[in-house]
Amino acid sequence: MYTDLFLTTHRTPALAPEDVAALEAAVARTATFAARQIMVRQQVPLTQCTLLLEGFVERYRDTPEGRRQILALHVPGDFVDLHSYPLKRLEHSVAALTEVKVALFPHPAIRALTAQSPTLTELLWRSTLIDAAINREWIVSVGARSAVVRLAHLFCEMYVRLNRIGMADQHRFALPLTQVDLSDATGLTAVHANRMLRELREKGLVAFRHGEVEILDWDGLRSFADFDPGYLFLD
Amino acid sequence: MYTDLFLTTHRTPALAPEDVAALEAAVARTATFAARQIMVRQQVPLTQCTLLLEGFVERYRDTPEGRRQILALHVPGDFVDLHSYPLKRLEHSVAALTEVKVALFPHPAIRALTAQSPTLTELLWRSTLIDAAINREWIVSVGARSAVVRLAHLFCEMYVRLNRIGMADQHRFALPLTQVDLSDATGLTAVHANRMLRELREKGLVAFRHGEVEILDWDGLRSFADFDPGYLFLD
DNA sequence: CGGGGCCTTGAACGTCGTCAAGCGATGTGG
DNA sequence: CCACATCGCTTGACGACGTTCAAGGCCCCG
Repeated sequence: MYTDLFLTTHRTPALAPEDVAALEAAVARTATFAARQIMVRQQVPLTQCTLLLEGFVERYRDTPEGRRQILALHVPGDFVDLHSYPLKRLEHSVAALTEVKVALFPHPAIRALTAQSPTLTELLWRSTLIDAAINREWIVSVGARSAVVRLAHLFCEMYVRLNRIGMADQHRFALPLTQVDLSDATGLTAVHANRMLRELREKGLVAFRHGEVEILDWDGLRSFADFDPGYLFLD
Repeated sequence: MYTDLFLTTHRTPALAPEDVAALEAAVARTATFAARQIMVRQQVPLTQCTLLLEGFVERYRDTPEGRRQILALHVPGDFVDLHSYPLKRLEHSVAALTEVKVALFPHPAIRALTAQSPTLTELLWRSTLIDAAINREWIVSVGARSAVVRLAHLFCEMYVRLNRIGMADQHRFALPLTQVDLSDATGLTAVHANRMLRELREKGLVAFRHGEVEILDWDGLRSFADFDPGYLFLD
């Protein structure tokens, strides 16, 4: 089912079988995007929401000075722009990092779901708010953490999120980003990100090469990064 | 009515009169907090939501190294922790900046509202997502803007939000923060925030003194700060 | 009068950004 | 098949933005 992965990562509140069926039935169609393709442009009116089935997606903003800030990274099972349902347009853009497959939910179908089931509504709402909690954690990262720690924290977050959907094992996982992407996510320059990656490797905490992360010392990394997964609301 | 201010700043989607009445009726009671009092501690289970009626509120996180990051500022009419309804607990704390008056909505009452009206649900959901959009704008600020620009941007945002609820006139408004608070919101040290405030004053853009902001040149400030109010979803 | 917030300023330092060059891998067209 | 461009990564040198440490002023309040 299209919604399997989403439902395994979002179990609160518990859904009745008919809610699950209704959610699944709300999928209008699927679509694919090529790597690095823009999926949603900021400020364009939207009429459907995107559930990520396969591949990686980024949300980002470009600044007039030519800088680019990545606001969120999405993995399979994430409801990438469910927030476009109440907002109707987004103040940022969405792009595919890899080849991507998505399921599309028309806004009227989402509205029908909310009319039908308060429990399902709460689940969907909650999923958008977990994204918001991750946004806030990123504020803490860029606002209050040093460059190395920022990168370490990002690796921790992505490990937990990917591990949960079976996309990490033995503390290794694919993170199909360039060093430039990493620097755009953490508010650093590519040069400095590169140096900090070397430092993390030399410290024996984590190694990043060719879009792949290998965690060398999970406990050490977690404590070094000040990582507490509470903000991911894993329950 | 308790919800007047909230409803004037949240007009999309348009509510039926009975929805307005239902929302107003969902208020269980009001409460007051003294300045600098902690209103919600992180990770504590919550059973009600807080609508800010009077005063200023901050959401923040403390880091182990003793730094403090302000995640959001709230003005009257903001539904400060509506997101606690789907999340049940928060990953940050909430504190009063001034003496504060709030209206409290028990979670079961909110659930009843969502069961009753999809339109009202969309409005409430939307309001939490506008907060999330502001969170993302803050990511851009701390991640991609220089210190002076960050402060300028914050003043722009607060001016627009306060002006909308009649709490700013002639480009002057109360912003009851210390310079330390400003630095905690922008990810700077208090010393550097102080110097950047002087720079903004000397540039003739904006002056901040005694918790009061005076915008000296609104157009100049807006363009200097790269401020585009789209992320506030004012419509 | 003393103490404590809050603000202000100076001086020295360091993290991080900028500029620049070079490397290896990949891909493409002559 | 090789020349050449491109992309991503790496490293060095230098400079700047922002931090740290320190001291002093102002004002309110006990």
